[in-house]
Amino acid sequence: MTTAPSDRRRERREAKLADILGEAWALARRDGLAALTLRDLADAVGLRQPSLYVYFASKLDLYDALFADGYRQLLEYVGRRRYPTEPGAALTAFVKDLVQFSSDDLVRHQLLFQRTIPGFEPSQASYDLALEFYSIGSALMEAAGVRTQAEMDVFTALVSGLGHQQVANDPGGKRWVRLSGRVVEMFLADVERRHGTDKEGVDHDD
Amino acid sequence: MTTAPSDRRRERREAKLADILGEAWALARRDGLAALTLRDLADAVGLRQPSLYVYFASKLDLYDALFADGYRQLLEYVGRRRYPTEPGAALTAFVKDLVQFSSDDLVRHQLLFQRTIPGFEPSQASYDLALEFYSIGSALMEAAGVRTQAEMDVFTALVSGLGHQQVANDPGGKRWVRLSGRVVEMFLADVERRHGTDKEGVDHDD
DNA sequence: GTCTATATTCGGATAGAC
DNA sequence: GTCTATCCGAATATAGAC
Repeated sequence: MTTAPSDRRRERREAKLADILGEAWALARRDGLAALTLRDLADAVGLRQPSLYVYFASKLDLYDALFADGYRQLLEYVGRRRYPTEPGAALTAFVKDLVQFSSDDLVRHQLLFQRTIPGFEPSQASYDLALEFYSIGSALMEAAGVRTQAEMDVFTALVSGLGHQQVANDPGGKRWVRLSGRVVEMFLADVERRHGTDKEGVDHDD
Repeated sequence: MTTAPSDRRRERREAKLADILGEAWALARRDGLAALTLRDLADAVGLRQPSLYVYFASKLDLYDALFADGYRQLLEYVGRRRYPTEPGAALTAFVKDLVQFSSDDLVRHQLLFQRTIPGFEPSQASYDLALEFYSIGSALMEAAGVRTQAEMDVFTALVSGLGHQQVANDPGGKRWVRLSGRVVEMFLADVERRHGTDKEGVDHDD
């Protein structure tokens, strides 16, 4: 197998693939994530519907590619950012970015953070991208003094809550984006207070 | 129109309707909310598929009935509870109930709190039930000293975040239910602190 | 109110030529 | 890699008898 023509082919193929994914996002935004159809998608990219099977083995496989694409966007989004060295400020900026990222695209938020498509489960390769992202968040949390699992659970709840409210009640806006700093402040003050009084993890059931 | 037989008919009809909704929830839990079909539903309640149109004008109408049913369940769930007179304790118990309610039924959580079904929009009558519920939450917040819109927005983010993480990462469990008290504590301490220093609502963009 | 029968449309997927 | 042709099944919805 020669490499030169194979490279060129691969290039074209990947360009086409990116095109398809871009149109798929656009259609999902227009009609809803679950209402996306391969026929509409083929029309949008100038192909016949069966030709899409050259790129995806099934419709769920397309969702998987979108899932991976979304996390790549997210990784690029935060990877490009230079966060402050002060850990608290870095965490605040990070949260603000995440909430903004959700606000920017409702269906992307749905696919990445909610379980909305029946039967869809990300592949291992796609899920690895999600894990890569969460490890960034963990590092920032640790740097800011977050130690226990309970603290991390509280933090993830805060972030997902801000993102959810933003997307659900002010899509495209900044109403909850703007509250991010305040919420992180509140969270870190609480962590600080609990470490100080050395009373942690004593949450009781009822 | 005589009333006696009409009442009996209505009784039977409403019993059947409740039966249908119950089976619809069960199927949604099994296959996913969006994967619910009228055929399966008819089978489950011992009817032929077209007969469902006696009870619902369309499939979206069925979703609307489920939406209303879900909020009625929620109203009954919190309405039966006697919350403590101490406002902070009441708010904590309320949040715990909400997160538990989400944990108890993933698809109900999806239908009530997420926009997952393409084309579905609750009717005014159904949405009124949602508003009725939110007014209960508002009253509890006010009693606990929550004053500004920003504070209310933070609170709703906290609650929805706890519910979302619970449903997404520990459905049926209590991992985030247990953190509810801690989070409400953290929130009220923050409100208190801000009222004390009289520095509120100065969140800045960037 | 429930049924049978059926219309209609749609959508994912496959076969096989070019 | 793209096409034509087609299959197959599924799903909502309607018509009209009982």
